Amino acid sequence: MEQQEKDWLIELLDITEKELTPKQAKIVQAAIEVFSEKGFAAASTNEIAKRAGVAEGTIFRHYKTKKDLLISIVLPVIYKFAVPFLAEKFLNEIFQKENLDTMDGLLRKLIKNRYEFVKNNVPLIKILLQEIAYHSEIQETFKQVFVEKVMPRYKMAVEHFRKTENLAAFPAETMLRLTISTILGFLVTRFIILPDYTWDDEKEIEYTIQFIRNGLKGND
Amino acid sequence: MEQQEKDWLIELLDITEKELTPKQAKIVQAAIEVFSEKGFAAASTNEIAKRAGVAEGTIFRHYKTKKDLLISIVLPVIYKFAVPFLAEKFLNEIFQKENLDTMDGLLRKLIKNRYEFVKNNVPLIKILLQEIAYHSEIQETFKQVFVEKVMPRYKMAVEHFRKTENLAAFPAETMLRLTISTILGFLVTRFIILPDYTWDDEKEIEYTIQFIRNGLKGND
DNA sequence: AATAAAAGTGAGTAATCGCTCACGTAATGA
DNA sequence: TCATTACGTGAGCGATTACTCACTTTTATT
Repeated sequence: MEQQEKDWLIELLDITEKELTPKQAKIVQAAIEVFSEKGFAAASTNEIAKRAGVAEGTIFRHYKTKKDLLISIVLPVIYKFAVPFLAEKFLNEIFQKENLDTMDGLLRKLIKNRYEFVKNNVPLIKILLQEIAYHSEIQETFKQVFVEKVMPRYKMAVEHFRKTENLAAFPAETMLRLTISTILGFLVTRFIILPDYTWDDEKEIEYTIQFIRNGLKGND
Repeated sequence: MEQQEKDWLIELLDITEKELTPKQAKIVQAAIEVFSEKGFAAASTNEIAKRAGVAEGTIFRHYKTKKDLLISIVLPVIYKFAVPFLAEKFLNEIFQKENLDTMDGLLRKLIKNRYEFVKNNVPLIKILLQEIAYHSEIQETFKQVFVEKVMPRYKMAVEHFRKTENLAAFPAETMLRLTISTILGFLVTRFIILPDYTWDDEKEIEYTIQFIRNGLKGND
């Protein structure tokens, strides 16, 4: 079971960087840049080709349409962002290791983990956030990953902590919504809306953790 | 002072609906629809004209460029969304009326107020959220309104409640970020990401208020 | 009623778009 | 070595784009 899960994950993530021609890799990099800067609809295959240093026809040798190129870039981001919830190892650590045996520990690990991921993938996250509004393929993959993978795991964790800690009587769905809203709100503000503001990341992360922890705490 | 402020606000909001030709009003309505559905870049002036029932040239009689049309639609939304913070009356009520003299009351009024606004202006909010990423005019107006108008008022409220209630030792800026993240996270999830989910709005609002209130509460 | 200004029209234009295709070149495999 | 396949190219195509302009119609002004 553990091995099966790992294989599935590794295979999934490998698909992304698998067997890309040097020129194709340049195309993907250029496309990420241009899509992120101008948005999918305003990005021209002409500019992508120029930035990648290839002929425009080369793009369509590897991708049937411009939209195909977008999808091949965006879908893996959804899986990668959800990885902490997908990995068996992650939940094992939560339930086993002492320092992770609190809601606080889970939150801290989660937020620091995703902070690093977003920090290293700002353009990709930006593309995902923007284009999910207009492309049903992205919406469906997103819903599928969250409904089938993230929600059940998060529910498990919540049920576990309900016994050992004093949690508010919110439904697990609401707790997930509030948790993700707060984390995503921080990351989007930090890296997309106000990246030039002088941030004390360590402190802001601590504030954010404390906010979520107290917010989800029960009244007694 | 009070009268002066009111005039400024009224004037500001009047600009929006001021002296629009019937056909121009149809153009604006059609543009909101198309921009919201397809995004600014993918929206064609041709389709806007057809939906408005006017000739394409009529659009450019009133708006120099397609982008001008976008700006004329989006900028007022920023002001209208920030209205509760702009209105003198709002803060007066907070500090004077008995039932609003708590952080809880402020939050409840704020969230219910903005809930109704977003509910009645989903397409406009969608356009704002999407296009702010690509248009510096929108970004600058947004920053200006929040830095000059919203932040100072919110700070005042926070300083007031710091004395009467047990608030966490977060900077006011962080509190504003966390508050808006949570409210906006709820509204975006509710009306844009999962509008078809069966929502119990009353309960979700109460959960959200409780989450923010407890999250901003100090530890003692 | 005469005049001017504003509103509305739609055919037309230059530019750009995503994408194709015929043709080279490099890699692979028997 | 030769044949096959995959990779790469760029001129070129039909469609669409935002926007213009000469013109008509409506509204406002005196």
